[in-house]
Amino acid sequence: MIRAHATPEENADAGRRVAVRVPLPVGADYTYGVPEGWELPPGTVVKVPVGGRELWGAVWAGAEGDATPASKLKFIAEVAPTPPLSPALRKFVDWVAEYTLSAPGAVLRMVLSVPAALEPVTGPSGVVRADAWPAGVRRTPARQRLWAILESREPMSVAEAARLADVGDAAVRGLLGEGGLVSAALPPPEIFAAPDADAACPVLGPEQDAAAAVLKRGIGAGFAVTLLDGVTGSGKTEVYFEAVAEVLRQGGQALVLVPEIALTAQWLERFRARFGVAPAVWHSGLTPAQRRDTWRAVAQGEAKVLIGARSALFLPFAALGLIVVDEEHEQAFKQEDGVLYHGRDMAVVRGSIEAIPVVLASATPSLETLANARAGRYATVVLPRRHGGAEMPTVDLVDLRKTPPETGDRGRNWLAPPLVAAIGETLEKGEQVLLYLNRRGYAPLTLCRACGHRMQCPQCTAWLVEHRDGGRKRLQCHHCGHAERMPDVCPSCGAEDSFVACGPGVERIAEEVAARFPEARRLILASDQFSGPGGAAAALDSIAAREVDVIVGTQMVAKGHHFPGLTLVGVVDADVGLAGGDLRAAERTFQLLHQVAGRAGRGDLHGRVMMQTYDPAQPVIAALAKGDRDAFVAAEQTGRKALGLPPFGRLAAVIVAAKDDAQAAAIARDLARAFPKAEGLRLYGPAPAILSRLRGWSRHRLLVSAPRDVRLQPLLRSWLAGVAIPRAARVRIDIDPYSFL
DNA sequence: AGCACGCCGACT
DNA sequence: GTCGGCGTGCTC
Repeated sequence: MIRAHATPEENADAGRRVAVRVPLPVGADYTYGVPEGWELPPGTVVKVPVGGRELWGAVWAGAEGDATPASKLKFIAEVAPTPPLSPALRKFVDWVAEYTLSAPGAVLRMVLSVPAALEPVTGPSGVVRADAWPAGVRRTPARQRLWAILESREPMSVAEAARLADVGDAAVRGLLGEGGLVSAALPPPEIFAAPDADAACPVLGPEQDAAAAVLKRGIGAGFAVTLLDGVTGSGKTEVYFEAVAEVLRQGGQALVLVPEIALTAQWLERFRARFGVAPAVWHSGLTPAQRRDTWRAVAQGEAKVLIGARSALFLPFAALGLIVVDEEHEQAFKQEDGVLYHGRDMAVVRGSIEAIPVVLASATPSLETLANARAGRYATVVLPRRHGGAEMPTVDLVDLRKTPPETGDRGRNWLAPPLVAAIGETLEKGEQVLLYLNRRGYAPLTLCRACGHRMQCPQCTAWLVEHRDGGRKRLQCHHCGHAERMPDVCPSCGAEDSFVACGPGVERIAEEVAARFPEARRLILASDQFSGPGGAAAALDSIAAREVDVIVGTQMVAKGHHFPGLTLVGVVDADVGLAGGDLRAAERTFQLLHQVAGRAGRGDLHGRVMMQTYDPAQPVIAALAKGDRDAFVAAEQTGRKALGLPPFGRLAAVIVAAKDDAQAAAIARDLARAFPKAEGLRLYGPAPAILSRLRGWSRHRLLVSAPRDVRLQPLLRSWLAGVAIPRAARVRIDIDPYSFL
């Protein structure tokens, strides 16, 4: 560690200055003085005084000819013991800031997200024996044993020494305080052991082998994007593991991005089986110490393979050689707060800047990726279904207009007779059933039978969702977390016992299953049913162990898990999600239902899928029934092309938010009035956002569309610069928006 | 992002 | 009479 002891006055004459990017949402880099004799090449991570505190930033450039007055100039305080950020990483930060219209400092903040990792390294501390027993220190039996245990002079942790000597921690600390023991650094634990590229010989079929060879050839050969297109069970993971192995042989690091880290126990197990050790992981659930150690290990090049959520893309890899984006079509890669970026797209950008290959893997690639592949920008490797693997299940449609659910004694039901019959047959054979409905809770809407009042969130434009916890009824807002007890009387008209639950959620479906099949063991699989990832894992284990007969689940069940006993998947409402103005609604529904359908019959047993729908002719539903992904994609692409929508055009959303609805609306109108006229540029809106009130903020949105070859960012910058935005309002720009909320 | 400075309600 | 709410302004 270097400290600047010189005062600014003492340093002023030296005159050397550098531009430092500070981790703040400010528009420009700040200039700092360089203390006498310090070498600070670009990328050096430095601690600088900013507004009365000290922050870690990075030297971005020299600052010759900078005009900051000497009175304002402050000096760099400290240099972090970490390698300088590479030119590629700095270029990536600049690129992301420019593309997402974010402050450069806000992007750097994602790189330097673990300030503790930048502090001087202090290994875990233990104790060793002093050179000699200090004079005047009492020799107790406990101390004698400790002295003997530490004979070897190897540092040992306090807990371990106490255990081996059969004394208490206090005895160790006591002797330490009196000089009989001294503190010593312990060797760091080897948690980032290098994976062995040749630990286990993979068993690949000929197609998988050929695909792996293609990916392996790309390692070390510069930037290229490859779409690894293969259905569940085709061996995608094993194929890209071979590319990871090749990176390891060449001494590089590999990054695997996944949309959701919580449920990847099976992935980690496969990795360990292939490479002998567990990979480093990166996600929001790490403890501060794990984050710090992982950040350092990535920066030092010790962590060779890291699997992580999208934020892992901003880690300072020492020698990145490959990025894999698994389940590349997943919406979870889109960051929805702070810097708005798409993890898959930024992975491609980082790969390009780092000059390394990028692999996008999916069973249902996004239209964006398919368009890039078709245009020749991405290479494609298609994996056929593995020989001996289960066949894709047959998909039957249940027409709810022809065979509606019968009304039972409990009131309305949601499972139609053909599905009920199939559930019965499946249970009779001792096999498992999955009922899929992407709606948490008991009922999505509660209204008063007497006056028609609908229970709404006081903070948001959203209905409150009824949840039942045993006999207790609660109302919850799924957007802001507001929760209340179900009131006894209607808050509008005061009527008693007048509430009606409208529509089903997974809890209500589970209730219907309980009524129809009282013997069946049921499990609800939804994000709000578990306290942590451990709870979810236990639930998945109990399914695999056949301790459950009927699973009622939300999209949580779509993720890759093998349930060999599962032979019937019932989609309760295949139409849900197709409504609304979201341009990706059909695509997302297709991907989700395709994945859910793929859950059936993955063992030796043949699976079957039944989808309940009011509109069997709807293109998404029809394509699913025929198992024809290509037809669906072709139809969807034709539609998007005609409208100039992504991937054939560009979109940017502008969201104006203010506590005062009239103010937000007025600013949105001002923006619309100032919108520049340019070839191919179109503005939609302003309109109140779908959830126009969220957490007490009122939101209005505008949507800009442009041809694919137009760079939107400069246009958006000058447009917004021309409109005054009061402090009380916030304007956010979302490039390539996914959410239309 | 933080943190300070600056004007209007419920407490010791 | 104060403690404290968060609006707005600044950070080399």
